[in-house]
Amino acid sequence: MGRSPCCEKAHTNKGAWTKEEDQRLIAYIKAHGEGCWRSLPKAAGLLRCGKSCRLRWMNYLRPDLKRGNFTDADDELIIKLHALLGNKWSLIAGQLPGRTDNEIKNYWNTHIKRKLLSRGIDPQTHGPLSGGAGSGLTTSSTAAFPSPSPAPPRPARPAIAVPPPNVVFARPAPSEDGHSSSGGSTDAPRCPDLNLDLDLSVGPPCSPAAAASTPTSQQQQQQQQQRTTICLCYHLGVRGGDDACSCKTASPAGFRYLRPLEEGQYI
DNA sequence: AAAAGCCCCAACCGCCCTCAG
DNA sequence: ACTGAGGGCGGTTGGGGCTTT
Repeated sequence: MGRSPCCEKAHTNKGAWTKEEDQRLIAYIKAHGEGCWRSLPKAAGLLRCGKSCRLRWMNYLRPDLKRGNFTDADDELIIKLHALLGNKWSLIAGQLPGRTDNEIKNYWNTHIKRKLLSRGIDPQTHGPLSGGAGSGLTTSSTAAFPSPSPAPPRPARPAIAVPPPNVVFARPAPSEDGHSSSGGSTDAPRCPDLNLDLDLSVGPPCSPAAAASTPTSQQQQQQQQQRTTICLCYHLGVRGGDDACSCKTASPAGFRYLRPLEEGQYI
């Protein structure tokens, strides 16, 4: 039952990386790029699991990483993004250039949670502290964000570009089936005053009524191809759009359209 | 100065998704 | 349509460093 291990654990090193291992990994990736992680350790002469190599590279060795303290502005952005996205650390990291999901996750758990609690804000719900159980730091992080259970499907590598800090995520109107692109709960918005100032409302509306008034599916397909656009939920990283994307369920062809991002373009 | 406790974060683990065959 | 490899993600852990007693 279950999958086979990703590598021969008996022949791999574990634990902290040595300088020599780092140098080997850096040298190999510089020479060959990020290719097949599974075969990389062998090719690079490393006794490491491929996943371990990837993690080391992504979280520590990548040249574009920004080391050092988070600024207050970073803090606020993380808080806002967490209010919107929940524990989607990779998506949050996508909004913070040079930061990794692991780094943000750690920072959240060690600093921001405490900061919010000191403000009387529940880090899970981003609402006022109820004082009840589950609002403390000891709460399991698995329950750190209210979401429909099971957790919403994960996105297909949305590759969100980095926006300026004052972006706003357009929150889709609560759909009748209760789904939202943020994968959040059906409760009132956790952060009603959240205003990241991002306009994503390009293209036809998402509502069923609007979808019903849209052109025929053939015309729409043509328009879709012309626009070469994608769903907001895709950008926000909601996988399994059938379930999570209300605009898709409203009309199979009725995606909320967005232009794909150019390299370095912000949403 | 030493011991105990706490904190931080790099790294691991297991699950899920995508996609090629 | 099915299957499994590969990649990626979120949650958790453990060890080292720091602080407190």
